[in-house]
Amino acid sequence: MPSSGGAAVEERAVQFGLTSREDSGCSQEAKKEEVIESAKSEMGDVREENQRLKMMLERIEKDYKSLQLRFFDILQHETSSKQSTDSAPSHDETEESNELVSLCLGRSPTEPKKEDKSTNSAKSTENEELKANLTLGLDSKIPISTETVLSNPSPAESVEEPKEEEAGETWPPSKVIPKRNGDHDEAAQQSPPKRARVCVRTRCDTPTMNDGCQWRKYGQKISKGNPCPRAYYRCTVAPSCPVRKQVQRCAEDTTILITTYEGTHNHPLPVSATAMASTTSAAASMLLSGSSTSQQGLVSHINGTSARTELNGLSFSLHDQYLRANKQLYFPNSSSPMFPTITLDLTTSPSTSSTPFGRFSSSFSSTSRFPSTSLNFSSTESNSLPPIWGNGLHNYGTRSYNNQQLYQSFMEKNHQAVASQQVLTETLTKAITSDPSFRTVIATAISSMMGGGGGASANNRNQRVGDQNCFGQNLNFGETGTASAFSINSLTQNGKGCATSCFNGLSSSTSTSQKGSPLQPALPFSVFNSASMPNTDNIEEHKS
DNA sequence: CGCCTTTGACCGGCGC
DNA sequence: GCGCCGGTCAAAGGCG
Repeated sequence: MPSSGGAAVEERAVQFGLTSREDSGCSQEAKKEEVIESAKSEMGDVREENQRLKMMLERIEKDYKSLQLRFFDILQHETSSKQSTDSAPSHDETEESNELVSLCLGRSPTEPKKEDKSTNSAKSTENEELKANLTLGLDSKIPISTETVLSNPSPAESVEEPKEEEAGETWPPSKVIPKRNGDHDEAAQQSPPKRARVCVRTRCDTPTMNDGCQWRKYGQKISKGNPCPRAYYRCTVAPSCPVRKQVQRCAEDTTILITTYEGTHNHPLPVSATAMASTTSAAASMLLSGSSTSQQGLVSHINGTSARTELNGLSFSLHDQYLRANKQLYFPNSSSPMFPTITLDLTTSPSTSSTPFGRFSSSFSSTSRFPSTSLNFSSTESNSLPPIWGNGLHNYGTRSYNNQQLYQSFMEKNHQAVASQQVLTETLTKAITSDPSFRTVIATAISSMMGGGGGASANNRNQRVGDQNCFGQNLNFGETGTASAFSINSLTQNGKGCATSCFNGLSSSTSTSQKGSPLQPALPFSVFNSASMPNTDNIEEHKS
């Protein structure tokens, strides 16, 4: 691509020179030659830049591959070792039901200052690879450690059936039973039942969030503590799909839509749905996998008082106070029949983001029979970040360059294409080729990322022990001194629903041959400028 | 006609 | 045992 572009420029320059020669005198010829010279030198510069970028991409790619290999090695290792540990999943906690953990996306947590001692270093490398199939798998019955990893290259979604997946089997799951019987079976198989829910908060004016799936409403209820009715939907993409979602407006801010997903899709998802599915899946995986495991793009680093998780390339920090409160983290009490819930806060307004938990408290407090986890994707006021990507697209910022490039590389690898994403691609291409500062930023970001390997940063209150970089699902951007947090910047309205474009927006690729692989970056990122304080206060509120 | 939404009834879990 | 509550069912009706 770079060479062809350069050639085109050269051609034009030559052409220009020739025509001018015909029309003008000798005095002008000199000028034109100058122009040609300058154009040529410019082209040379551009070529150099292109070469540099190419090399960087190659390096990244290499890195990616090596991590991938490493990941699978670890996977294999864990698979063999897991069987021995499976027997003791229920050891834990006795009082977790009230636990709340705030996972702040890429943001330095307020409290966690203690060092990771470690158990996680090994784990940190587990999931370097998420590329494979992600599903909306919230239905994991995984006891503690699960590697739902996607070794399955097929476009179909994998199901969170760790054992099956370990066996190399993906899906359809052996037991996808939409009805309660299915649940009971699952419960019977493994006591206690452990079924994660992923709650997504978005700003959306439309009745439901357009997440790419087809849903059929099967009920509506007024729930206690919220005057807004809660609607119940089931996935109709496949008749037997057990996935349910609940949609309810936030009582305190009706512009906020709270969508709770539950279950695992047992069918391939439309491309437009994979982003959300992968995100929620990974979130659920994190929730279910426990402190010591990772799956589907998720890497958790946990120590005594802090934890950090990379989810789909996003960093989540578990607030120190919660961990301190219960050393058991947020994972559901094994003796609890309740469903663990993880919350993805995709709202953007300061008012919302600053109190994500507060907003939830009313709706959850009355029903919080199971532990909740919150992933805060929102930007805070203090994070007054420039609207980096407007709609998640066209603006640039230091970190977003980084993300974009990495994602592009990732996406190229996976040959995914969404038409809307091409706009971003073009924009990026232009920016790369035309804006020197942009190039510099990219180069710097990439090199720092590669060089640092995501090493723990000093400003990170919540240090991570082991990091890995992985494109796509598990991108981990090492934080630097000017660490930025990533957040969902905005959700675009899209037809009858919102959010789809948000989730897909980032999935750009320089390649145009993407063909609906289920692997899509789960979330668009925008950038925080500053290291803002996480909302520990809010956590406390919610905790009650 | 098929699919969807609406809505009251029903069921099971939980707390008192 | 009773009532509350969340979740689901299923009949009825609407819509294209």
